[in-house]
Amino acid sequence: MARRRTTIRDLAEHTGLSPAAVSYALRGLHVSPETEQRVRDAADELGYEADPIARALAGGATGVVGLLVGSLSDFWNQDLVRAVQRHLYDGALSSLVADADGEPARELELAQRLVDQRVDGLVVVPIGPASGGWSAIARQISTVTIGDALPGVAPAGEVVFDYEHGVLQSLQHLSELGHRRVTVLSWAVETSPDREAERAVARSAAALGIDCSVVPCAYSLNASRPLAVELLAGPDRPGAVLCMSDSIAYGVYAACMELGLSIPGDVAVAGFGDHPISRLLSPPLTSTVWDVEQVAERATGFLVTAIAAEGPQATLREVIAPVLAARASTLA
Amino acid sequence: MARRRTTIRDLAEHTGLSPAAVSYALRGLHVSPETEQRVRDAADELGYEADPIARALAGGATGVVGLLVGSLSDFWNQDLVRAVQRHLYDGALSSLVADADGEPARELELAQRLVDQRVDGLVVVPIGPASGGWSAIARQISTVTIGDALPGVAPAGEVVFDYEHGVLQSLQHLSELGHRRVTVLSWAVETSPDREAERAVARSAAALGIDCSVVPCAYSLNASRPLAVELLAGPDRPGAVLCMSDSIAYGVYAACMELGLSIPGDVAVAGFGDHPISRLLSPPLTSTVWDVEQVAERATGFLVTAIAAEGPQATLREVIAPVLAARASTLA
DNA sequence: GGTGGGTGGTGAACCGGTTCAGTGAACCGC
DNA sequence: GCGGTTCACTGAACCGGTTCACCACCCACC
Repeated sequence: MARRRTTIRDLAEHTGLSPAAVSYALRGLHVSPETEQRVRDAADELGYEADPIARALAGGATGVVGLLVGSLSDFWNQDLVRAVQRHLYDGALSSLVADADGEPARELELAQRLVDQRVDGLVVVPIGPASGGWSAIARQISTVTIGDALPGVAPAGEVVFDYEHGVLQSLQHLSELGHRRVTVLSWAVETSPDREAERAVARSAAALGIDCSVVPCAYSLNASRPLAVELLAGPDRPGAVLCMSDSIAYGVYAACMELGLSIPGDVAVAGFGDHPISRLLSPPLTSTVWDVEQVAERATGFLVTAIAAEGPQATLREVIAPVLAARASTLA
Repeated sequence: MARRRTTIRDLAEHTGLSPAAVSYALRGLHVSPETEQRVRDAADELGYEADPIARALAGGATGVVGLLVGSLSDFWNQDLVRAVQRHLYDGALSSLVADADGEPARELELAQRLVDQRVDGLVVVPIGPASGGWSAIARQISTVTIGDALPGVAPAGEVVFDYEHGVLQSLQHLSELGHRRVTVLSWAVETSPDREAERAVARSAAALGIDCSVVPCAYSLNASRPLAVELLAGPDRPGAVLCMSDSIAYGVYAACMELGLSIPGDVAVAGFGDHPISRLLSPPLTSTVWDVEQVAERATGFLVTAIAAEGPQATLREVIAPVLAARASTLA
């Protein structure tokens, strides 16, 4: 089984150079072209592969970034993981994935654990700006947030969803269709009363003069389904449900199937994120497009430049504009 | 920014012990209870956290396992990643995720890269048994495969899908409904002619006396959709399409929407995996249940025991029995 | 012919843990 | 009172790289 790795000292012996020279040669530093070639040849011959662990211990960087997702049960997030993954691969980085599984408390714990594992950077898709610990994390390590901006934290980069306009657009759409009572399903509001999305809901509802109540819900089909059953089977069913993620909307679809309600006849449904599945449902789901590829590309771009930069820099920022895709789940 | 970590030598100085004693104490080895307590107190006081990098370099184990997925665009695989993730977390392991993105060549390259990164073990959801390099990998490191068994490879564990019965069941179901011409969408057959699933198709078709052709297709909605359009718009449309993954079936749904074909009226569709989305579509998709949680639990269980075991052991093996969930996408 | 400035390379320390051989003291039985 | 264990702990080497201080050498220049 796996005999001892060939080390840099083996190469040194083989080439008659010092370990230091070999180390430099392998990275093309400070050495003559002939020496470099000699070392490379020896490396091929002996099947040498640098040990990233040792390199990390000595040098500092691990080449690994942490990818922390608030809820990996959410389809949009799953897709994002795939996309970020691919971009990191192109940047020769690996990713340590962690799933907070909808629990804000676990989120910070996992972040700390990733930091302890010496990742070079962190991509966070937070549940919400609940906990204060983030600023400490962001100070220790290059961090890029996606979705919600974490107030009071100055991360290396943020890819922010423009909830202000996104929610307004959706509610306006529903309002124009005659809906006066809308229920919004969003993260557990009690843990993050300041969440941008929910403030946006309140403002938009006021502006449009509609009656909007926010019900907390985890971002997954399994979580939203029973909640939606309860909500829609109750005495005063809302005319429309706006879900802060498509995954939540899927649970609402399941609930409607179970209750025998028709969409949009009995209840109109809209989501956020526009997952590929959404246009496949019947009726196709009205949603707001947050393009996964674009988000992933920006986020990894920010992270890579932040890691390359020496000291702390100004926060790199991109606001993702909302584009409403109106489909039959709201249209009559 | 991040001042120097407190090291084991800081603790040694603080407690008046040797670094070695501190190292033992932190792991509860060879030391008196009082000493152990003294060290723990000092660790709390100074905020000591062991550096996993250094520990890995010296000791061997990294506490990280590689999770290599043939196609992270596949919904079932995405869900599996989430589930495996969670079980690994419970086992205090972290996971480095890698996505071969449907390319068999990349798969082995990524596996090797994970091995080079010194993961303690590997969970592989392979594209197919195409390449021969796997036995070398499995010899180097504890490996658990999911789905397809890799012929000629003796991994530490395998969680195998019983394609023989699964495919037979599905085809029998279609046959009983009167279908005589079935197209099967499966992995690129040319790269893996020996794949168990495809051999099963041939045998089952022969046994049932139906006409079955296998068309290669990557496991994703985006890949299957154009393929299905081509297939279904052609002159001799098959009466039924059996997809080796639900993701593929979703692409077929999209194609049917595009072409204005009705399911199952114009074409019957069945999938594999039974992703939660499948019962939400209309018509709900007939599929064969491979329970993600069960698979994840077994696979991680196998891996953990394999890592804990000293030498190579006999292959741990679990066969996942197929359960057909017949729904309206095939039923009239 | 001495001074000066690059090159190309070396030796040793270092990163932060683990581990192994060894040491001194306490304890045991006889 | 003495050989033999056991126990708690130490010192030093080690894992496999990187990096820093230093040196030898060659060439140029005045």
